[in-house]
Amino acid sequence: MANYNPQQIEAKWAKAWERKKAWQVDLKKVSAKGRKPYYNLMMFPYPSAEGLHVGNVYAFTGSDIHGRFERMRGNDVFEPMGFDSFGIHSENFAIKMGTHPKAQTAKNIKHFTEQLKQLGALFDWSRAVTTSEPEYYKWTQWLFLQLYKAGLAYKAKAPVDWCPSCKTVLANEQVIDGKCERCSSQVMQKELEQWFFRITKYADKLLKNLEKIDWSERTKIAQRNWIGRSEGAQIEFKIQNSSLKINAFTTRPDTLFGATYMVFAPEHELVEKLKSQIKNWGEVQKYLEEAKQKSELERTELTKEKTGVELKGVRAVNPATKENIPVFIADYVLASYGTGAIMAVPAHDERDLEFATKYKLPITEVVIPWLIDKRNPPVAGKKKVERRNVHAIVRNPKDGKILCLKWKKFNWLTFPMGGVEENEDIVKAARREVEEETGYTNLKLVRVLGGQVCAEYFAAHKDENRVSYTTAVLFDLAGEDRVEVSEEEKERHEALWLEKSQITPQNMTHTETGIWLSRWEGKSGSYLGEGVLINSGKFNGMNSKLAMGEIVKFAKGQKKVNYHLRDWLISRQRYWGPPIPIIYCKKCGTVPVPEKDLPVKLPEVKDFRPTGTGKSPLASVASFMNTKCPKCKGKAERETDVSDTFLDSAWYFFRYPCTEFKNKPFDKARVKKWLPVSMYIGGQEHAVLHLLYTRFITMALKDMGHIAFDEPFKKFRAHGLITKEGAKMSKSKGNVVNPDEYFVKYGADTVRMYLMFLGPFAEGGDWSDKGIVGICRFLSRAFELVTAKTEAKNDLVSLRNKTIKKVTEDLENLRYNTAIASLMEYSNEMKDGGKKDIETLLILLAPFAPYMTEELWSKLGHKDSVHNQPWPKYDVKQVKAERIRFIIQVNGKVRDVMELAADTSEKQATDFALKSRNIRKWVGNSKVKRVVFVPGRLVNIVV
RNA sequence: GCCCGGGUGGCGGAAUGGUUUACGCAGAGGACUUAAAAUCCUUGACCCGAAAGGGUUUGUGGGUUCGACUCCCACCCUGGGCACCA
Repeated sequence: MANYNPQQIEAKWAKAWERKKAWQVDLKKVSAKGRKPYYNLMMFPYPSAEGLHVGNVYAFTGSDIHGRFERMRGNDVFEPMGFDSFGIHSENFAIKMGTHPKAQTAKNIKHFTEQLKQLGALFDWSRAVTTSEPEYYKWTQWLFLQLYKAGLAYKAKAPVDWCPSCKTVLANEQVIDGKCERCSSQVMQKELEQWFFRITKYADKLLKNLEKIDWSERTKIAQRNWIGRSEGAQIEFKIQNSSLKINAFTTRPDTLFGATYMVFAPEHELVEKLKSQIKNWGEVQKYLEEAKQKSELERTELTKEKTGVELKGVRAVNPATKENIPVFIADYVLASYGTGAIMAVPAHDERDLEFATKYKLPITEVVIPWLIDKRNPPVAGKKKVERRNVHAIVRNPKDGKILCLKWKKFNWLTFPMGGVEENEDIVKAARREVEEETGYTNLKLVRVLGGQVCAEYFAAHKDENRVSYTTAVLFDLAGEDRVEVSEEEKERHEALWLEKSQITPQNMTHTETGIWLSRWEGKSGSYLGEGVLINSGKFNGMNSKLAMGEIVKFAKGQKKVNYHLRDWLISRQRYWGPPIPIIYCKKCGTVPVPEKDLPVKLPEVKDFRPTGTGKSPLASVASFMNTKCPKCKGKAERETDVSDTFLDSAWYFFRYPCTEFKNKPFDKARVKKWLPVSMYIGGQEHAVLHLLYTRFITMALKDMGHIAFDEPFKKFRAHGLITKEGAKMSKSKGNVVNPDEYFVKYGADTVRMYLMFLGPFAEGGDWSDKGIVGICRFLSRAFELVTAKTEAKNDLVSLRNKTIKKVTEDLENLRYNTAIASLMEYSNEMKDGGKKDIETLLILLAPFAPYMTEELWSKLGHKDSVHNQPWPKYDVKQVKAERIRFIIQVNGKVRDVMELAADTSEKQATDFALKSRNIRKWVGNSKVKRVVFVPGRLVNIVV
């Protein structure tokens, strides 16, 4: 018996495939009829010195299986691989090891390539791309120039995030929790002149296009959140005794009547302009100085108490109330968002409340919640839930506390919609009951919130089918006595609530619970939700959502949209990256390097360490820096910063199919045929950085007329993370699994399949050596099945068709774990199977275990490769079994199982069922009320 | 705080509203072997029971349904992302 020897087999076929260039597609050739170009892309790796780890193997295998599947389905699959070799990562490593990044990178790439070749993937090595090669970064620089020409690249002085350890500025996206993404040192704020890409110009398109692309929903959500569109209004506040005005951005214009003060960010330009008017300038200046010195982390520390200084002598006018309100500077307001100034509404914003409490500023409540019974949302046309709930809410004017005392159900028909607010009966009834149950007598009616408000609410939520059903009756305690709530009283009310309302803290909604409990406990808290306006002049009683628009109009404000997204800061004061192709001339100013002079080569220098002065190490290389102005030929200096690594990887997929073009970054016809990418697979960790930048670059290239599409990847799927004992693998933890020893011990096929079998591809899994023997056994058994050469037996028609269907569907949805499971089931029956079954098994298995299936296929005497076989089709009719195990239930409980013909009729099945001893026992003498029959599945006898 | 996931045997994980636990690992029993490894066969949620059989069970509590891991409401736990973004 020939034993399965993966090492030998894999070495043999790897060689043969390379010799035959088995996976190279001719990108120029028009695809044969019926075959479509299929660009199967995976995120290219950063070639680390440690080499490939199982996380890479996982990602690439999952992607490769997809590519192989599409190839067997008759597409021309282009599956390239390359290296993201520029960047801080490589450079930091070289610094630590005392080597040069160039030499180090070359070494790493060599090692990586060797490892990747073992994987058995479809990689077309003739088109590998390395971002640190001049022939690649020449075009990265070209891309910069195009963006510059289009006005999408600009230089500006701005407060930027600076990593003191990496000694460079960072993009907004690379700062995590106030720390550097790379080295975790605390990021500082610095005011520097830097290059930016105007990604914000595309904010709206980046957001809208998400609807039309087929990406994992999680990734889309992450992008949406990052772009952070928020709709609101800009409202102008006049400054008393001044021609100056303050513009404030708010998402809650409905709370304008509650704006009791204003706050500037310390960097706000008006602070300086108002200097003459500010009476306590010394104090203000001191605060400004302090704010400047704080790091980003210190400023955004949530536990930190809010600080600020009033601008004495400066008063703003609330356009709604016409009241004069104080103005502060405080660092809890960010200069970089909105207008850098806010109207503070302490009653409805937690941060404002915290500040107002500390500085004893007035708090005016302008929105109060309504309570909604979500348990039985009434739907028009359904009688049984048509009813109306009345809350009696008692407000204590002394401390503003609200007690929700009553929950009474009325028949909906008694109170026709719309008339409720004026319906005295409700008020009287509520008052009587509240008085009875609380003993409070001096109740003053504040308001009845009824049908109208709720109808508006539902209209605003496009839920017109619902009728209004909640009414709140608000009382003030007019008298002075009995205002304090004792512990016993609280308990009594709580019991009352539970008893009468049938509402428990468990089934209340979040909002209800939060408000109710915080009121009881006397905690101050701001109500952030929607509700009904109070203390808002003529807008009292209006739905807060509807009031937004009305109040903006009233205050002559403007609707405005703001984004969280910032422009992409791409300058890096480092060595290992593409120099930014810009020349500064005293006469001509900023001059882009002419395209014919590209690449601006990165000079080979000995000392490439970051300087920390805010200048790149290149600034000390005179031969690099000093140059001629392309325009006037006079003396000029080069830009010495390099660009962000993310720019390298933002366009690499354009280069892959065009590597042979030396005079252009990509060829129009080639791109037209092969792009956008058919399927992109990569890690979820790039959901916002890389994937947002690639989309931006693609949109920009389209608008500049270079390409005809605006989204780079038709489909994107994120794979999960491979952990070790539940922890993320990292060098610092020392738990990185190197796949090499497993390749040697079990072979690549086994490693591939084991990883895919761990769990759903999108969710990753935990690497342990335990389960790998299961896959090893499976492959050995399959191997022996073929080599044992027993004569053909049965034909597993039904199972074969079922398996083909299952595997095909699972592959389409990247559900590799269940595909493998069904292949195992199929192979477990294979001792009864004939030649056709064995061949089908090999073909279905080929994308997972390319080496072994190829070997066995050739052992079966086939000349052609198993990977060139067409993907098998299944016959729907054959998928169904003839006899089926019917489940027999009595009152929904399984009491028997019977094997019957698949097409057994309801009557037949019921008769069979009732004859069963088991069933008779359960049915007994009871009358059969009803029989539920699901064809081909079950009979449920209800008695 | 906000936004996404997830919670099913000893473990990884399967389950169009229809037998919970497919497939695999570990375990138990057996065969082969002087023996072990490897391999093959059998078994496999929990409780009661000798067995037949019965009861319980998909984080918790409710609801809808003939029937719920699956749908609805609320809660708890947990992994991840974002966060003084007005």
